[in-house]
Amino acid sequence: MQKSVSLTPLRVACSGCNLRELCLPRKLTEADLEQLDDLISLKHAYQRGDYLYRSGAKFQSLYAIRTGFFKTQVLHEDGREQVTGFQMAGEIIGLDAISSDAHTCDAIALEDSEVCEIPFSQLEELSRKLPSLQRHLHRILSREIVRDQGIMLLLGSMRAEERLAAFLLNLSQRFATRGYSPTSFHLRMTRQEIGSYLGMKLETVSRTLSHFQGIGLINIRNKSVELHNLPGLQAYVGPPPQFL
Amino acid sequence: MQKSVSLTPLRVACSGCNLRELCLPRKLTEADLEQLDDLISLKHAYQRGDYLYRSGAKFQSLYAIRTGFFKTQVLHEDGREQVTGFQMAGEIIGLDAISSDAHTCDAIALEDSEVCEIPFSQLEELSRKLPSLQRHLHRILSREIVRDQGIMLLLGSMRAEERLAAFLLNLSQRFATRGYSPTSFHLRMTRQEIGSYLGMKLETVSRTLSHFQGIGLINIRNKSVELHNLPGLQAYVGPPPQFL
DNA sequence: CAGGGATTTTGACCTATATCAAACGCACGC
DNA sequence: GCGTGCGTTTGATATAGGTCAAAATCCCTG
Repeated sequence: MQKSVSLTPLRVACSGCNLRELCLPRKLTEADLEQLDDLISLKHAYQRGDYLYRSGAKFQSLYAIRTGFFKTQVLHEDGREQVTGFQMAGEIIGLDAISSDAHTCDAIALEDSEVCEIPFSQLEELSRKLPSLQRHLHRILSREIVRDQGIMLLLGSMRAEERLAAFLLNLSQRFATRGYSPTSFHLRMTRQEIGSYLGMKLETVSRTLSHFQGIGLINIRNKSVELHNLPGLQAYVGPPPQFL
Repeated sequence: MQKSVSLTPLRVACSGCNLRELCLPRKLTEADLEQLDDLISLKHAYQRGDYLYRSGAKFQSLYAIRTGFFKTQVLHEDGREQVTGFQMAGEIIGLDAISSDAHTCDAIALEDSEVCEIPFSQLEELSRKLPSLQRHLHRILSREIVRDQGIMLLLGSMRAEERLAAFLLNLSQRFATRGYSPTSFHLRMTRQEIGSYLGMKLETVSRTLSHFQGIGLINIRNKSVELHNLPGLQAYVGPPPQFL
């Protein structure tokens, strides 16, 4: 049972939260973890549709999602909105707000959810004392940049089918990481929200999903999806037609 | 000459570089600035077309652009590429690499350029000692996330004309910040690269620029642009047709 | 200063996706 | 259990932008 030696501190650090993101894999002593634990002691519950924060609100804390599902969206003055991400358990939300001390997007619960509040100035203070925590925070910030670049690639150079295949595979992989089935899950978001995220209209999302179902790649009924052919979906994300 | 009191340390901190990004506005003592100065002592020159780093290369340092112009691009396996940004003097490049200790994109000089190398582990170490530097680093990372979200909005929900208008206005504003003309400048990148960045084909970029010229918004001859009507361009970025 | 490759412009045509519209179905509240 | 309304599917049509092609222009090298 050597493994549990490294698992135990994870639980300690997050007061029972399952927060892979903030739980450092090593190099933290029990005392360190206790400090981190104190920091993340505030917990909040949100119902479907609740705002975790709104664009323009003063920035105080990051939030680690304990359970549930959120979307983040930026609003253009004219009413257009762009969903910038779907966040699930273990992910950190609010990173965009550090730059200007104010939130730059809305975060809305897509299902009943719980989050741990992480007061940012305290996190900064602690991360000055714990190099390993500091490094982790930097990685989280940088990972978000890499994720965004991936979405830029998706939006800038992929076709609707490719985007949707990439989206389904991304969800699949994230569910798998959390111990859920990678091939059978519920979509928490509407076609409209998927479309906003992927830069397409809800009708196109619906049509494309139907198409995937038609060729046996997936089975979709309302919000529940089954991925029948992961390699088949992968093929869409890969080379475009002219390279096949 | 009170002003020069705050200006002087800036110069010290960057050994003559004009690096707004890393130069902290306050709260650093002379001694602090000297340490920062030591850190950023390595300088390198690149010619047009040179790679600052390549995707996959081990991450060691961030780079502060002293003079010149770079592009960053991510490559899809199949050969598709997406330009993820155009960086100019005073901007920090390489932030994406922190997450995995390896660069995730290529950075290529679009003109002869100079950069200051900032060894990251030393920057982390120093930022543990200087809260003000730590905060600044976090802001830089977060600002990149905000920028990327803006591009997601652009790619996901704007039309070609709107994207290009937004792009020109963004360049305009960044040149202005650096003391150059906001209405007359040289594009360092090709139509192809602009297109990649904005999710459109080079022909569409060219056509749209011609269109802007046709209606008197801009004058463009090859790489030199003059913006004749900033509010006119702004109007494109704003509300879409149905809201006008 | 001339030649040649790269970049840009412009035109004609085509296609992926948007738009508009209608029917359907699931979920929630009464 | 039964409307009622939001979300979804599907169809018909329109269009922004892509594709292909050719000419024009620029810029670098010899």
